[in-house]
Amino acid sequence: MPKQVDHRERRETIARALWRVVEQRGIAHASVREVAQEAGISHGAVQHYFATREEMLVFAMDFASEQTSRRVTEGVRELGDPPHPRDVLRVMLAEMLPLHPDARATSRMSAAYVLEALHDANIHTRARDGLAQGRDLVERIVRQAITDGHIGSDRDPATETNLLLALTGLTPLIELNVIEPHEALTAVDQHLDRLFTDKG
Amino acid sequence: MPKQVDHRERRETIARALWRVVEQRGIAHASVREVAQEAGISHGAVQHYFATREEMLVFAMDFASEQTSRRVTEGVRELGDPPHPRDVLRVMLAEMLPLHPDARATSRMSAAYVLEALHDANIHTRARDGLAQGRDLVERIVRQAITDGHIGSDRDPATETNLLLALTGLTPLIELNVIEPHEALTAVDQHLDRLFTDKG
DNA sequence: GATGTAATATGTCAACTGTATTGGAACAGG
DNA sequence: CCTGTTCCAATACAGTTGACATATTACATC
Repeated sequence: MPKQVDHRERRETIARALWRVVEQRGIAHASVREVAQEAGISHGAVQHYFATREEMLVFAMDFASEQTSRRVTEGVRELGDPPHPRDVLRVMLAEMLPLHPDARATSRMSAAYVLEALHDANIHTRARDGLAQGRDLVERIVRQAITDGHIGSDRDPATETNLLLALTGLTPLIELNVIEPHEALTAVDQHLDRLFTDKG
Repeated sequence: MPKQVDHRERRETIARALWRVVEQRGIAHASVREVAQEAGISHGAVQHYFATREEMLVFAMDFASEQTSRRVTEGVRELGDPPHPRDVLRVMLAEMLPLHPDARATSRMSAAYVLEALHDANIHTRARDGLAQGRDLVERIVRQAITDGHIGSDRDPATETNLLLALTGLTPLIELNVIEPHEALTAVDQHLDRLFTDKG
């Protein structure tokens, strides 16, 4: 066996460089060459880890989703056991909104992902599956919270789930400096306060 | 005077061609040449009406905002006089969500607009001003509705405004076919029902 | 109908793109 | 040492891009 390199780690390094390019210059500038330069390697090296540009983009986007999930998991672990569903949802939304650097990077990748999905069948399927999976998770939490009496039984789980996910619509307001991050959190908390019957 | 053409109209024709390209192939394919082809003219003709590609994009994006405003105005005119603020807000949200072809086209342009704004100071200012202006309009409606007793006086106008605009976060769910359009409208109506104290 | 200008088409150019190819350096097992 | 494989740099290539320059066409005014 010749020189061995952690493939996964190398790909993640390149993906993070891609994130930075997307964040600072936009996805239009996320060319193989520019990502390579940002990562401090030759574009030939990038090609060694990603056969095509699309493969690189898909990996970077999936990686962004994974990292968001990871941050949510970590945030939830810091909650009580068992965590209150209101706090779990708050952590999820706080990590999906661009409220800190890591979340902003992944949020922008997600936005670019969705935009790409609208005219690329392959990415559409991936983005759809990922979003639907996240939606299912939220709906399960909502249903369980209704069962446990945290949320009124008169609430429709599907509609409440959609309204919760709609809160990511605060993103443009934050990114364009129309509202402050704390105003976004106030809105999220207000919505959650009205959704849950108990304020524990 | 030689052959005279309605400049504004020509620019709008090109802008609509740009919308179609963005909708079908993505903003990355919105080159001067491809837009010209979509519009059925030479790329030189496009340059005659727009000095640069950026000028073309900015015009098409501003035009999308104008058209959305126009659709809202028309929708509001069909309401009673004076229209109930709940119905006004419902029209605004329905036209901002990608629920019919025109709204979808302008919604996608808006999304591309915001993404561009994140790394282009000029576009950032324009997008921010437009969004802030729309936000102010919604907040005025909310404040008036509180004054008129349609919304409880315990509600905070700024937070309620942010929550209303957040409903545009349903867009990715609709565009990626995670939820059906009628589910989005159900969520919007549910939110409005809880915001307004009267159900007129 | 001559003329001038707006409208449009066509051509050119440098820059950049994704991908393919080639060559070689580093290194593990024989 | 030799060999095979991985890693990666350099280069080539065909295609597209935006910007610009040039050419042609259409038409209102004189």
